Amino acid sequence: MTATEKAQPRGRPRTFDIDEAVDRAVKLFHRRGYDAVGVAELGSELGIKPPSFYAAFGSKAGLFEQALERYTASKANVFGNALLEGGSVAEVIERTLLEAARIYPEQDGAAGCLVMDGTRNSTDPEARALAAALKEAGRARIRDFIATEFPARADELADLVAIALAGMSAAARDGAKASTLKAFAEAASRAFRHEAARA
Amino acid sequence: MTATEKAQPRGRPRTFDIDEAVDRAVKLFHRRGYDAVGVAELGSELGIKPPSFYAAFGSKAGLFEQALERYTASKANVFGNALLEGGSVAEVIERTLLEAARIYPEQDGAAGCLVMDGTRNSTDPEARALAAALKEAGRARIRDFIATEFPARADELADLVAIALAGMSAAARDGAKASTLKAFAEAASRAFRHEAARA
DNA sequence: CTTTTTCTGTAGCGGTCACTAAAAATAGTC
DNA sequence: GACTATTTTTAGTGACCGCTACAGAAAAAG
Repeated sequence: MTATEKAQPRGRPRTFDIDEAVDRAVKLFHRRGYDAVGVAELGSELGIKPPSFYAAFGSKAGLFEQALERYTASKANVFGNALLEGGSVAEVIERTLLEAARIYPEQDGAAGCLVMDGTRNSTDPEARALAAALKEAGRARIRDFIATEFPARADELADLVAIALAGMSAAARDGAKASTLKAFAEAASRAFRHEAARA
Repeated sequence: MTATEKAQPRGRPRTFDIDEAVDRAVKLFHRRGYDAVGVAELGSELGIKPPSFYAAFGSKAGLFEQALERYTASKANVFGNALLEGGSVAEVIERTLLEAARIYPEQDGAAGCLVMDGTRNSTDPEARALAAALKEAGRARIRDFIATEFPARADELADLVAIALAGMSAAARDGAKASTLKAFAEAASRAFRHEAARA
């Protein structure tokens, strides 16, 4: 299963590591947004020339899709990680919001959530659709989880969390400090408990 | 003062109306974002050719600047309008959030706030700077107003409102319905009152 | 009238964009 | 060694970007 050496295929071997290239692409897209980072820059930063780029990823959007997958499978998936630690719905949501407050502030030049804000206003419909699909999938997961305790108000409570996260991501991109996001996350968490207890 | 006919100047008269052109530009930028709408499209939509465009506005960013001014002076300035009706801080903030929930959903193809989301991830630093300046100015106005009742916690409470508005704008751009935003605005308003009463 | 001023249309500038055709290079296989 | 398969390099492509030079057109001023 860990046979990374898989009996080298026929032709000339690839001189770069696809996984590492995707990792670097995640950073670039996160730092600067989908539109701002061009294929030329990706190539030079990843150390590959355009034809190799297109042979490996198909298109710029194709690389972006892989980058999004890598990103959502990482520690940046705040809800997924919060869910792993278990607990009540309110506890998991609180951890989700606090984790976002911890991760979203600028690190290495990248701020906010790549999925939520990496393609906002992008001129590329394909890139926007990819991000939108992941955004909706994340919201659906949160809603289904909330429904385990609050089935009647799952949608409304999920929207509360999703919109709060979107606001935090936008604020982080605009330079909000970790302390600012933490204070908001705590207030949002209190609001969630309060709203969940209503009706 | 209403002398719209101001003793026609010397040269060939302009064949288009600058005010109307700015209005159309507001709609275009709001609908599609700064980067996605090019000078060629602006020209054809506004009925003017490139040289007239540059004589009138200086640059694409110049037109965007005027469009932002027009936008912030309109009913889209949710806090400014809420402030006009007076009342306590909590009342004005509630009206601000509810007004945002009313106007952010898609209308005529445009959703969210032009200032908050019209240039997110734009490749043009000038356009981003213009929007960022207005964003910060708006947050400062809200903070100063909140300080009239809650001087010690004005920053924290202003961040609560600003991040909530940013989230609502992002959600609206992603297709959130008016009812969704209204429910969030009401919850955020309750959270504001609750947080303001703390400590 | 001629002159001056300002705007308009035609045409196109240099630059960047995502992307690709063609051939050389490097491996396994026969 | 000859052949096949794959990736590499070189050198671009056409399309679009924001923007402008230039000359003609339309007004007031002399």
